[in-house]
Amino acid sequence: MHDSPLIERRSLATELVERLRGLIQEGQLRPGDKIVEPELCERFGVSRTPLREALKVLAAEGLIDLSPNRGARVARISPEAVEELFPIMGMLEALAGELCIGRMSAADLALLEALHARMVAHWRAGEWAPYGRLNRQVHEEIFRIAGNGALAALYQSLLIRTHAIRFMARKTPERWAEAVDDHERIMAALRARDASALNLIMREHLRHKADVVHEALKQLDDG
Amino acid sequence: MHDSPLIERRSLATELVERLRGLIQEGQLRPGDKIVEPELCERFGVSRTPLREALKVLAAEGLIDLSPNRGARVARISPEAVEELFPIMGMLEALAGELCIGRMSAADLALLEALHARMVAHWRAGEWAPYGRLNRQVHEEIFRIAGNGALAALYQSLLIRTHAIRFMARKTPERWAEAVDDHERIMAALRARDASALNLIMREHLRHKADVVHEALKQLDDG
DNA sequence: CCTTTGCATTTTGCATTCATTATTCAGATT
DNA sequence: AATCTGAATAATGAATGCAAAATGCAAAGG
Repeated sequence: MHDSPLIERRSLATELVERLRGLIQEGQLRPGDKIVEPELCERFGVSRTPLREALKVLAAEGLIDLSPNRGARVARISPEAVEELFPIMGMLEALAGELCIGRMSAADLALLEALHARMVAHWRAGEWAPYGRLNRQVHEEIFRIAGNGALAALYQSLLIRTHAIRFMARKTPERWAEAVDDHERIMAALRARDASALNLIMREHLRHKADVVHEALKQLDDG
Repeated sequence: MHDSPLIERRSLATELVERLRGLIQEGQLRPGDKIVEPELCERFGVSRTPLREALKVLAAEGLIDLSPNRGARVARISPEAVEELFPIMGMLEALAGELCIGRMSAADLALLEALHARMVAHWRAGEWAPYGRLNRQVHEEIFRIAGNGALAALYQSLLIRTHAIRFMARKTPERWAEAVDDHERIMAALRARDASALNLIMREHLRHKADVVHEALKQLDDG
């Protein structure tokens, strides 16, 4: 028998969840924005039923806030939420790193090294966008190697919740250098397959990320 | 002004999410059971619209599986899922323990000691149900003291996903003693405010819990 | 006897409709 | 002028209706 790929069947609600997540992620819908159902219905050409199902799912994920009879808003992230979420993300990355060390092949490590080198090159060149892309790829690769799908999914969902903040403010050069240094140390721990060192660095790295977000939030309040 | 409590206003969908979660948790709806919309609608006296919204939310939480045009089933937990979820829960408990050590007052510790002592007493008496209740309370109390709401919510959601398994099989006496011993060591680390020791014990404790679930799953396959 | 095919029934996906609750804004009141 | 009132408007919550898909089952064929 020819192994044909399964025909993918998706509900409108599922499709809408992904589209809306995308809009929030790329900043088309910004934290605090009101979500008006008829508006989005027209935009996507669907009725309110599947849209409302999608909104309920996004609310469960924490991406939007629903208040009864008053509609939905894209969730704002508070400094308190940052303080809660980043340590969690730190633990998840630490676990991913640990699993990664236990499972990675020489080829995996080589790939990470390559991604890292390219990322550093973009940093030296001051190219923000490709740096960010490579940065994300490194983290994704670590989760892939870790081989724990639930872990990756959980991390991803927390990442999106905090990501909404990030496109708003740019890192300072010092913070950027700090992040690169964190990554150097992450790579060193991976090379040495030193799980406990990696654990510490990952959590410190996320602590730094939280600091950056705090600075960004403060900047928004002031400016 | 008299500070009247806010009038709680909830949508039917929200109510249904909680009711259904309850049904799954207490085993009224068991893993693998088919969920027929009209049936539940009649049971709860609501129309399909809010019920479907609730099902979408539960699916997002991983409590049920939805396949397009084929309806919903209560999610089964596979050995692979256990292998993925328990290390994550271990990390979350480890973080909670760490935060707990940093924040707990003498009164907090005393409360934990009291709960622990009662739990051990029930173990000695072989009283399973109250032991389980106290066990849960100890863990909840640690999360409460930790003071990270997002962490507690995340842990709770993973706990429910794995809880469906537990009412099915009973711990062996050896496993039960092992769990009690873990708790003794957890209390010792809390007393000493030794974060790194607590970290290790928490993760080991969850490793043991995963083993118990694996044994339960195997038992189901065999018997 | 087992498998396959076609039809009746059930169930799901989505649109539409109706009722209830917010929001807006013109006009009245202090 | 600022605030309050309330009707008009718009948005949300939930039920109903309808078309498409899946399921179950009986009869036909191997």
